[in-house]
Amino acid sequence: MQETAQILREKGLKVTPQRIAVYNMLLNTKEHPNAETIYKALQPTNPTMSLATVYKTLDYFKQLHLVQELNVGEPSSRYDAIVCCHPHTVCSCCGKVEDLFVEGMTEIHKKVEEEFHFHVDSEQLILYGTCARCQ
Amino acid sequence: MQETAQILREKGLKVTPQRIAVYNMLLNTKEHPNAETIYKALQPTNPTMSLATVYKTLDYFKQLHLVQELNVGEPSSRYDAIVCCHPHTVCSCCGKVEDLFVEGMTEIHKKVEEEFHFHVDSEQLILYGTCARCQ
DNA sequence: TTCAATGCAAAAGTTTTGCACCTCT
DNA sequence: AGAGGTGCAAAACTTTTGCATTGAA
Repeated sequence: MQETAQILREKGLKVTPQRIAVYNMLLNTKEHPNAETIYKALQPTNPTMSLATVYKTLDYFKQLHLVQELNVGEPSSRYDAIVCCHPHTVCSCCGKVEDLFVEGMTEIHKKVEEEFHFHVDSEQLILYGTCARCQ
Repeated sequence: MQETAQILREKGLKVTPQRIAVYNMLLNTKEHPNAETIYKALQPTNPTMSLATVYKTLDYFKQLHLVQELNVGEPSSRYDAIVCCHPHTVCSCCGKVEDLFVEGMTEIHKKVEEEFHFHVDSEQLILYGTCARCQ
């Protein structure tokens, strides 16, 4: 993708096929994959890519706020190309991790800043339960 | 502690010195320690205790809701003996993880249940930022 | 041409497992 | 006595690192 290369360049990153592949994969999925899953998904089209490169790439992306790391209690981290602050649901039945867009968090931030004098930079809200499909 | 033994027994667990030690340690700290930290803290008083036992014990406790596992993005999990749903703050300056008791989460749960038909069982909210002391 | 990125293999770190022995009940 | 817990060492997993080679600018 032309656009992806552009975005990487703007972030000051050298444009490589591996980085384009990882970023595009994350843009085109809602699965919140982990490093291993990304690696396996790209294997067919990028047979030379190594898992170490996936990790290094995700690390760069994370620092440049191109992706968000997600920790839902599994042994490995998941990654999300939607970087704005938003909650996630984790279905304990099917295991799916989904994005959620609800209001009301800024009020909690404000409360925490005022009552506890804790300055909030970012937030991670994970809701565990059962999704509509599994109920 | 007499009470601790009682609690373990009520949960159907065999009472052993190791289990009492781990549970008491967690009850008496606000540090949200990880397995390694618990192990080292108990070393002086329980020199024979192994790290594997700490892990196994925490696993039992977690399943019986005696403790809560906490994942703030570090390589290892932290543990909290306060098992009711409550948010945590993580200071990016001093690294401290602290408990937080704010209202307003139940409204968000309700919203999620009504709008997205996701049945919420539990929730984990982590606020990253700077604590009052570090500002 | 130059500097950074890649890929491989090895290492590091956390957590789990298998099994002989011990200890609670 | 018997079921279950402990401790040790080894294994399993995820993630990181070092380094020679490759590739983007």
